[in-house]
Amino acid sequence: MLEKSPNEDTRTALLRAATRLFAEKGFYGASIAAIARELDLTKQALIHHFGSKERLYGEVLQQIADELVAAMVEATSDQADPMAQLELLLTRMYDTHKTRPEQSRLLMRELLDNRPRAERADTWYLKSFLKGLVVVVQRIPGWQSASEAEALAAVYQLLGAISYYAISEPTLTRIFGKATYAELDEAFPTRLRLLMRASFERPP
Amino acid sequence: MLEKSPNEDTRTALLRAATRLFAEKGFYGASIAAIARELDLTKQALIHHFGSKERLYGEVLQQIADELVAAMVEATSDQADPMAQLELLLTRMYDTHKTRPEQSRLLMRELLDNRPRAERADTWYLKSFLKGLVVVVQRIPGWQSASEAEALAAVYQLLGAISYYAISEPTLTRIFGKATYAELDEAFPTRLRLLMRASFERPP
DNA sequence: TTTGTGACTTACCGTTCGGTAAGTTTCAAG
DNA sequence: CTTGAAACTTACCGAACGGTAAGTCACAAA
Repeated sequence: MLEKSPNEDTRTALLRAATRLFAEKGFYGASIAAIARELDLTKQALIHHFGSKERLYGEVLQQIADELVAAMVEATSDQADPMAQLELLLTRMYDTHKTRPEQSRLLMRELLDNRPRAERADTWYLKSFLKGLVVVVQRIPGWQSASEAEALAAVYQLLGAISYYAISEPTLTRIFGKATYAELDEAFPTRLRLLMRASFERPP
Repeated sequence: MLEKSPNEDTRTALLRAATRLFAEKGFYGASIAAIARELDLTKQALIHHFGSKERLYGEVLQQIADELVAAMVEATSDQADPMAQLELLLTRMYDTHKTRPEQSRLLMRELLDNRPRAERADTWYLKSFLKGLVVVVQRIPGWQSASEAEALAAVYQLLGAISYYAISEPTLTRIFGKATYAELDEAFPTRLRLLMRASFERPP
């Protein structure tokens, strides 16, 4: 049970609970009643705020997508060199998954589910983020003439390495034990940086 | 609706349908009635063959896990050089996702869901595959003294790059269009090979 | 010809699902 | 003091869920 902090209105708290539960159990696995119960409310309270489960889910995804874009904007303004921008962004994404693992999980679920769900709601939450990523790559020396597809291929592999690892913590700790996972967690960023450099120092 | 081919008994056909539907919609999203309906059967027929939904899901996962292990055994016997073994295995995994995309999707879902589901069924389908992968890495020149965690970190990033891309086709085609996706699909394996070499030519 | 057995079916069961309808309570503005 | 809206509640609804019980039917063995 979550406490409803005084400075945060119910709607925001519901959104936060929904993010956590959707990330953990998926759209079908998390019921609106269970989400509302986190705040000791009934599901009708949730309906009152969001209209429907589908709209609630949409807001959750939109929020995550916005955060991704914001992170990208921030990284590009914190650094001048495009290569450093990309490295900073990917490193931060890796860091984020430790503080907010729901983000990665939710995005992964959206990747898995958006085919069947798309028949109803056809919004592409990831679009601006991915398009932006491609632009950043195309500013890296040697990549100016790279096509959208070539740039995407390179960056998507790194994105995949990060995201996949981000959702694997429960499985990996169970299989390899806490100690090995801790060591893995330490080795990962170094290896990741190696991969980034190897990838972008060699244009297509 | 699927046709029940004459040489294939109902059980196998159900398993195949279940694999497809679980991959597409997840455990909660796919109902046993919907799976049975694919073969024009009732859900009770499915229960008759598998006992429960949970057991059916278990069999589906086990089958996929077995295929993964088989692919690894095959790759290690087709090649003598450990580096070539790994490259072959990862390349084949990339190829597999095109012919059987359900495999990647199902594994990703298991990665996402096994925390909540694990309270009930604690079988680690991926265990022997991942353990095997680590052993292969540790046979590569320069990696003999690498710890389990170091080897895992390196190979897991590549696994992530492949798996993440494998489940992204619907999203990527919708965002970037069919033409760009086709070009991306062409560029991907080359980039992947570059990443493999960069990763394993530099031990920790 | 009887007896079993595997492969199903129809008929249910209790539970949960998302959502609607119609309140009740709180509280601030007029 | 009244009005009205926001923020909820209880009481439902029909549909779908996983699963049980009790058959029906085909067919092979005894």
